[in-house]
Amino acid sequence: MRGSASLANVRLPSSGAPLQTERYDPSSFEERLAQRWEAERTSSLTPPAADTEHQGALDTFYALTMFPYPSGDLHMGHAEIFTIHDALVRHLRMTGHRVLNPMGWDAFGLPAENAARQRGADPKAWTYANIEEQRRTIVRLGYSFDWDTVLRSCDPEYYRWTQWVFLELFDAGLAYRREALVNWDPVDRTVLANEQVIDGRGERSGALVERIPRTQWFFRITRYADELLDGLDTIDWPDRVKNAQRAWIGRSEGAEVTFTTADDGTEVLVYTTRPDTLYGATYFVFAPEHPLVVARMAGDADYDAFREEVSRRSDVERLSGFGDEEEAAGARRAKRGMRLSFDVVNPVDGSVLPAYAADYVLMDYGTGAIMAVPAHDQRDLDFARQEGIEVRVVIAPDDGSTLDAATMTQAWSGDGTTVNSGPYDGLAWPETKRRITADLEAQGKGRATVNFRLRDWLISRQRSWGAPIPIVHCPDCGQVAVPREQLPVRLPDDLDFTVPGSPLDLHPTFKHDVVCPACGNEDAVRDVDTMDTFVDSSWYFLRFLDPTSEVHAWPRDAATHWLPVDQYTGGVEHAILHLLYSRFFVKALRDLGHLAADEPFARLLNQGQVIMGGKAMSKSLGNLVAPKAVYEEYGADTLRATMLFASAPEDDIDWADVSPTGMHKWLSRVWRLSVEHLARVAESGGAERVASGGEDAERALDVRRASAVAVEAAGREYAARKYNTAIARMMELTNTLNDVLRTGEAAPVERAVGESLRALLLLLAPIAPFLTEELWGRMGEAGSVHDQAFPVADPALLVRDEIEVPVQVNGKLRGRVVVAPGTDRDALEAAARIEVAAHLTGEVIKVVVVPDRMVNLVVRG
RNA sequence: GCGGGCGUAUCCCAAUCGGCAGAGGAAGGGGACUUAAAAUCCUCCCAGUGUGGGUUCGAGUCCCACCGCCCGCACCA
Repeated sequence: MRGSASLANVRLPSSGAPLQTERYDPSSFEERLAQRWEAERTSSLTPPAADTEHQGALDTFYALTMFPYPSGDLHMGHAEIFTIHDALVRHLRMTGHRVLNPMGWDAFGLPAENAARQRGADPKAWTYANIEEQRRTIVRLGYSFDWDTVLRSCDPEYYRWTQWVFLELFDAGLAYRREALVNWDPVDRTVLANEQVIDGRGERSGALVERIPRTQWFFRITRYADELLDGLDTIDWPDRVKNAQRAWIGRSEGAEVTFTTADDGTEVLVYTTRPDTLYGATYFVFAPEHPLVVARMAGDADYDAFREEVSRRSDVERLSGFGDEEEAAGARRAKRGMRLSFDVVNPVDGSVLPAYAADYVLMDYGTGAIMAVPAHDQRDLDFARQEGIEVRVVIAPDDGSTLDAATMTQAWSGDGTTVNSGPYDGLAWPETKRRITADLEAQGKGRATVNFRLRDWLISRQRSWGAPIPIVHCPDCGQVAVPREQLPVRLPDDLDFTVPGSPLDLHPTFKHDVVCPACGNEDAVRDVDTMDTFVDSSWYFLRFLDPTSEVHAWPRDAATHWLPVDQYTGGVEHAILHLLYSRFFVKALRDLGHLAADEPFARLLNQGQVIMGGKAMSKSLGNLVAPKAVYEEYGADTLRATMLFASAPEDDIDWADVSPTGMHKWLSRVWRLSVEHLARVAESGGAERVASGGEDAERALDVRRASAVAVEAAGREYAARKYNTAIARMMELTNTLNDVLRTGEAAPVERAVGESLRALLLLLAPIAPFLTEELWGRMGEAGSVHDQAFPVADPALLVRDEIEVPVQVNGKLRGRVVVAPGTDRDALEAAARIEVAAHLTGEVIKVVVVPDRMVNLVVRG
């Protein structure tokens, strides 16, 4: 409630001359404080490795933001993440936590090379200049990172250990090299991971991706598929991220079934999730690049042309042609296939199935060959109709409908009863599935298996601004690890970016200036690929534990204590790749004995995006608002508070809807209330003398109560990480103080006002660190406001003398009674009956009393 | 098609376990102060919670079905 009834609408003239007070001018102190904090390293925590004293303590907290890519100055998205994160960190510090709050840069990557190619910039100089620009902005905005533990993934001191991690995985058989059809980006001239291909185009370049064979390094993430899936149940992440990972891992249960060729009985394995529909198979499909097909169709010109045509397309393109537009038009792109020169025999009934090769079957999922059951699989039905192949119904739908094999256009994949399937007729399909699988297994013709959509992680990149893969290829010894003590394999400083292709490959000495570490063979060459930058970011949270160490990548003991990260804050765009890879690394490194945690990030917060007018901000749309423009006009505190007040952390912020001016107005009010208070105190010779004139007990109590309520409520909002409503609570307190001072003499409440303002500054400190620090000093308080304990409300001030309880009759509000808190049910009911007697026209058949909350009387008639 | 989320005042948004729909902000109208403007201050205006059912003494909140919008994923056998 704003003010008390006795004060409302009363305007008293203020005493004496108008106060001459200084206006809120952030530019007069923010930069000064930022520089001081940076110089004094006020937010630094001793690097954990050296800090054995606190390991094992319960009050430690590892707070982490996704480290930024240094593409230029900070943008609004960064400001959003860092502001949320910094409010969390500062609040935790004030509530007695020892917070590890490191900062680093994900500093390898393509834009540096593009800058080199386009503008002749040195990638290293370009990167470090951007990092310095971002670092200065971060300092300017008051984000309290620990500058003693900073790292950059492009530093040799860092990528030395990225290479070490690679070798650990290599030695464990988790890194391997094989030829694969890869996604080749013809513009960036590099290989892309499947995840980096969006709708058949390169994630960065937008170019149509081609498929070419190439020998590449992979990480065996599929070995952890099951654990990556199960582990999702143990972590506090947003459901949408967990679901995205579940879908990406794509676990399915089915069976491998052995078919045979009709001519010579060569065995062909098939993977199916629906072995219960085996009797409905009417044809058979191989991936065009299936080895059996390649062998049998050699020299067939049609086949060669077909295979060539299909192989140029990415998986995604082969499987798509089903985008929104096609779907809306009902015009899915046709599947491509060709009849092969042989047939295949179905093991359950000996029927002979025509064999096809088709683009909709992929070589690297399952076994690269399928049995086609058009009646119960839409893809097969589409192809069957296209090719005029027979359709055979083997499941009778549970919904009572009847499928007509001759005319159906929608495959039935729902529940149903098995029909036309010999001994299995009449069973519900899950039962059929179990029995057929068991029977096949008994006959040696099949077995139950589990399959994953997840593929191994392709990490080779034909780039030069990345961590070199620390392997030497020797004509005699094969792949040989560079000895650990020779790490890092350094990037040359003199790369030539004026020619297309890989500068590392083309470098005059990098590739050949090496001998085999095992046998000394001088014909050995270095691997000239670099690692996917997701490798760099899959373990950086470990390096923060001892970022300058030359003896280990991280200290095992510290990792045991600090992992998992307590809260990880970043954008939802990393829902799959970065977060899945990091989880894989932690599990693999755990199994190798380097740490104890099962998961890297216990809790994940995906902050919302900053958008503009409903659309993502972008340079091309011309609606970019830079943080710089905001803090130069209003100050860093206003930028921070605006971000936090605009929405809950996980909701998007539409910059068109928010108002830095409104927030600036409120901060100005906090400033004015504070400096006016100080001016009055100074004028009258100090707080003690102000109070000695006698305190207006009633008004002072109003102030103290309002303050206690704000402290209690804001504290709860902070704990729930809802900074928008925490700010609302502080605004209420500001309004109350304003009302009290406006409506009466200041002197009799000055002491209470001073107490409240100090509490307000403490509440506000995590959000507006500059303003609060400046005023804290002016209040004559010693030390930094950020070193103070977060305020706790005096419970006595939260107790109300009397409360108003609504009284309902038949659920409708009919009156209110004023009672003491804790009034018992009977007394409350009695008071309520009197209050609403006029409405109790019939017999009261039910009484609902919720003490201190409400009374509901249910009347018949 | 599948998954996740969101629909509350002119706008952005609050509302513990289901318990008085309005905390906070913005915009707008009126006013005070001022030579004027800015700033500041005061004041007013504004919804019954997307639609239809259900559960309940009581529903913004829970359940069902729809509508609309946003974000992922999507021919993985």
